[in-house]
Amino acid sequence: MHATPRVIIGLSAVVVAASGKGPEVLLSGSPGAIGLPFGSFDPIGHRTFELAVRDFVTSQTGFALGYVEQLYTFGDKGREAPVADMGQSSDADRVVSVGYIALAGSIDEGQRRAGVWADWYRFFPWEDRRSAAGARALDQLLPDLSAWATTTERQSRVAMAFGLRSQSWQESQVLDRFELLYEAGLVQEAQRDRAEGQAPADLAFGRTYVGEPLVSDHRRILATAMGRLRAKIRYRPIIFDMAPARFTLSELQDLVEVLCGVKLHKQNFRRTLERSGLVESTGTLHAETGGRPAMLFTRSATSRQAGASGLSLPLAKR
Amino acid sequence: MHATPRVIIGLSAVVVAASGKGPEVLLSGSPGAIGLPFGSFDPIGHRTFELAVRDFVTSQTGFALGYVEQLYTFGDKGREAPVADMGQSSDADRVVSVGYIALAGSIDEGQRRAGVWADWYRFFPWEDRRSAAGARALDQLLPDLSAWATTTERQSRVAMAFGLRSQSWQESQVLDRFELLYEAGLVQEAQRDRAEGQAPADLAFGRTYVGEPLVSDHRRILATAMGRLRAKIRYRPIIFDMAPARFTLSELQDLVEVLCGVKLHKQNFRRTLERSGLVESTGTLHAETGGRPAMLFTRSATSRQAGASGLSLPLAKR
DNA sequence: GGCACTAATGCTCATTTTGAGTATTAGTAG
DNA sequence: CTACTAATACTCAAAATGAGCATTAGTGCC
Repeated sequence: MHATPRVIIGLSAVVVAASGKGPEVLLSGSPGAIGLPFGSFDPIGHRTFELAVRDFVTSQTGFALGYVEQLYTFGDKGREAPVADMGQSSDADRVVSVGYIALAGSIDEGQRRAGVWADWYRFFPWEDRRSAAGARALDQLLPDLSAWATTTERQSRVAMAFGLRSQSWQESQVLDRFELLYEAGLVQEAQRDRAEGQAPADLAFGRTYVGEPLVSDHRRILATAMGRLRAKIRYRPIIFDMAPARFTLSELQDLVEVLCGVKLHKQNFRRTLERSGLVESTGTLHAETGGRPAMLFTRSATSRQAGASGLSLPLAKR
Repeated sequence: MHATPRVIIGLSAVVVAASGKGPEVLLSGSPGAIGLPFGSFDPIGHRTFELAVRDFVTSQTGFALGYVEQLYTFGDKGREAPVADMGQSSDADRVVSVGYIALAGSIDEGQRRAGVWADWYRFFPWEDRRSAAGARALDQLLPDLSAWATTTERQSRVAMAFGLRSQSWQESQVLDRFELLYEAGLVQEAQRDRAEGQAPADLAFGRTYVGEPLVSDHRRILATAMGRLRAKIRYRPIIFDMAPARFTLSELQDLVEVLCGVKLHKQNFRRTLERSGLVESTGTLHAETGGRPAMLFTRSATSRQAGASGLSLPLAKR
């Protein structure tokens, strides 16, 4: 212990790429201790956080970032289990981590193989409302959640977060759902943090956990990133930072569906999109799909403007 | 210099109260060095940032906070001039500040007098599109901005940020506008930071500045807070954390107008509000206004739900 | 009591946006 | 030439919006 308490600032990055089937995040660490790319901030060498993030992600994974945005600064004591092998000196009195989200656009095979990427639904299976696996995960959780919801307050929190009882599912409430599961002891991190000393109020009901855990509080950081990204799609043309330069409307829709975990109404999606003026046709067709060839679009100049809005998400019916 | 570099985490809070005429923020500091309430985070004593913020705001200003939300973590070197009398040890290698925004609801006279409150438009006169003063401020800035905008890129940035050339004014782009003014050397902080060593690219054109500066990078933090608050009003029922428990629709509208700096269409505002289900009538009338007495409303239970949306802002015509 | 005045409310109308489908294409693979 | 598969086009009714005009229900004053 030093005369004055020591703080270490950690930086963690949620690097998201959407490649075909799923939304993928860049991971680092060794088997059994997988987490987000993580580095510590050098108060003397680094001029800004953002530069530091770009720096260590590149050096740790060989990947150069595009769009980068600060997410949140996590500093609660007791939520982060120590990360032995990730460069945190153990003599720090406190580790504070600044989370960043970075969009990697569509990556090619080479880039994909350079790093360890994983479908983010591995960690949040219940967040994918399109797949059967997602439905199964939810079915598995709900009984435990209602067992936990012994008060009306808890019941209504569960209903709101998971879209029960006539509430609708809100794709961006990823963090709310995760926190609820944490409180209910239904994710492994709750167990672990309890063992570390700071006991969460409630005991675990579930024995087999749904969704894989990550090191430290990285799953929480990832949940924050997912929620932020999903929400932002609606009010900022951020989706184009994930799409290739030229795309068909179906590809764009797939991308949104994959990220948001919901199915959209195709005709309405393209209608609002075309009206929004965010995209413009390139005049070239793309005939790889086995059906009628699709027009290739690009993002328009308008979509780059500061005030440009995001996409509307017309949900598909049942 | 220590063996390992030292970091100090500063916390600053933008505490907003809306009391009648204007949106007021809580200030601290001495004349000539006015800034936001600011404290440093104790890595050992404080369990979470949020608790620390509540703590030092109360001890520094005697004010107890309600809704609190993390804003952003500011860590760029060179943007913060040293703050001599604000408790920053000068032997730190780096000061990182985590900004918070807190909503104080409607405060009474006693509370108002307990702290130093100031209308936030003192620091951002151009952000008030309702007042003549706001229009004047903008008129004063525009010539200097266009003088600065020597490239088409700059021109279009100015146009987008300030709603020129058929672009519409976006009330939440407070930070974009401030950053632009900073780059153009039209706010005092640019001058100051330049003097401190880190030169921004461009020289100042203006001699007399529009809007008062704040200590360190606090005006930038305030801009971030204003933008966040204004944007959030549209998608979260956050306005009710600033309104009294019972209010008339006109009072609510005033509040929104004051915060967003724009005029709204009255009838349409009340229509969308009533349809939204965010408010419910209390059945009591309020007859202090000199006209027909107004119905008093309260926020509804729905408005407290996690997924509840915010207000629509039907702008009033010219 | 009758009047003028002032906000607060009520309503109307023409447009735009949505939600939900049904109906046509234009390629590809036999 | 035919079947198949997406991509596009259209349609229609139900909301949500933008702009106003029209009515009230108090207050303060002759």
